[in-house]
Amino acid sequence: MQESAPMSAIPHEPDPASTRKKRNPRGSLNAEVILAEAFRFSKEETVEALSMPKLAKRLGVGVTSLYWYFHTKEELLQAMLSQVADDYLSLLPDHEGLAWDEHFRRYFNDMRRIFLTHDVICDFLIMRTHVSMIGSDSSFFMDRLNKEVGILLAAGFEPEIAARAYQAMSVYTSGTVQKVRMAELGGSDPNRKMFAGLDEQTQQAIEINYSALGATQDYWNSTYSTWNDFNFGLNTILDGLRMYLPD
Amino acid sequence: MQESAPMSAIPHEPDPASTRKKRNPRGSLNAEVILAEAFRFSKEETVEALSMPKLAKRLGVGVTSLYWYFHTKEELLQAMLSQVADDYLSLLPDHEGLAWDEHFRRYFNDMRRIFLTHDVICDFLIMRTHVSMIGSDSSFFMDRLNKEVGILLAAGFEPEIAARAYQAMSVYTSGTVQKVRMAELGGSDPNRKMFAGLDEQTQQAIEINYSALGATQDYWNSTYSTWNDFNFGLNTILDGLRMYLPD
DNA sequence: ACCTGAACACCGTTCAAGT
DNA sequence: ACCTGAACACCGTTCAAGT
Repeated sequence: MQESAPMSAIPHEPDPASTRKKRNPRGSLNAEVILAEAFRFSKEETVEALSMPKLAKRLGVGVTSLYWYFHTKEELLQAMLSQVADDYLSLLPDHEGLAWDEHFRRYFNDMRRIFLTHDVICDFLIMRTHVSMIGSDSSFFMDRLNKEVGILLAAGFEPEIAARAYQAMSVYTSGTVQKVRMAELGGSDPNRKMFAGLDEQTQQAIEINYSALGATQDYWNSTYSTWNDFNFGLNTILDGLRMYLPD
Repeated sequence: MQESAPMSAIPHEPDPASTRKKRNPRGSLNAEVILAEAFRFSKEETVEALSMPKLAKRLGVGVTSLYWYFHTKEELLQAMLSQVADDYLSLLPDHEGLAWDEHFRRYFNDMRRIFLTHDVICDFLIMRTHVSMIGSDSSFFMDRLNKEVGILLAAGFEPEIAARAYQAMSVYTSGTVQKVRMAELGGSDPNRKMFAGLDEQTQQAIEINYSALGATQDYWNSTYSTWNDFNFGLNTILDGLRMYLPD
């Protein structure tokens, strides 16, 4: 029971009391350490699986110690969110000197790729409850948004069209990401063809009863959003937007 | 303690034993009753807030009784899902004799309206983990999808374009719904203007530092998806799609 | 065949301490 | 000022019964 005598433990028969009870020193814990471990956990497992007890165990501290630095779990998640927002923006490449349409084709492909390759970023920025990035302390987001909208204005779009155009492409992009991520989280393959792997009888039934689906069956994917699907839709929006440009 | 003598309770001093302990008769519970109560709860509160103990309490049964009919909570949610899918399809109006573009303008507006006015439907079909409606026992979904794609084919689109067009509009629509629903669930107003209600100083700072955002500030909404935003994007997609049509 | 409570391993959070 | 365990009210689920 004496925590002051670590040597007293008999080597071949470890004293559970001496290994369990060590009280952590004063400055051993802080918000950064907790955040870092929370991210490590989220990457290994999932944001959804993150819990205060699990986090405390990994840090080797009592659960309640976490509550000194974050009054609730929600507060911790908020702190993670603002770091994730910065991470996202720093990952987003900047393309200079491209035509506006080619620029946004790349921009939203970059956006989608970041979300699909960084689960934690995706889960915070796409899947978790409402995020208004505006008003985040770092003005990175405002800077970037301003720059992107500026490109649309410079291309000759009216202000209303420019704002709506950005929002439409953005919502479309995150919509496709959400479908893919949901499939992953639900344990199914996001690229699964809808009409593949059916037995011959169902296959024939589809072609007979559903002529339109039969004719288009090669192009249906369970998430509605492969990379090809995504770029078809994005190009269609870009095509539609061009019509707002004075010629 | 005698549950066979309800009259024995003294009126002005109810016997707790007689009110608590009554064991429910054999056929009192069944899957339909449980499902119905689960829906009633979800409408009153939220799908997220649904729990087995709460559900059991409302039904006046032991928690474990529920597990006779649904082996896990997930099984119950699956049962709810397939009913919700049918509800959704029966709510979706059918427009006859419209031009293809006007048809889909209405179709996706209907879809969006149903999701935004029926939280439970929205939460199962948009917000919950991956849903592959294909293969649902009722072939309502296949029927409807076949019909809609048929309209695109009849309009003259190539099969590949028809399938991708439907998917793009569908993903876009559910993307806008997701943004709105997330704002609601997060407790914020989905229609909040992004740059409204800021103090004059921040307001001026935006106009000075962010010229593009300043010029477009009336058109930014925190969810990127008011009805106007939605229809701008949908119309843009429809405009873009028209270009695939032979003239 | 159907319904039951006790019990288990989790969760977020509070509280009254210890140092 | 920081760290702690005990305790509480929840959760989904299992199990060994009762009828």
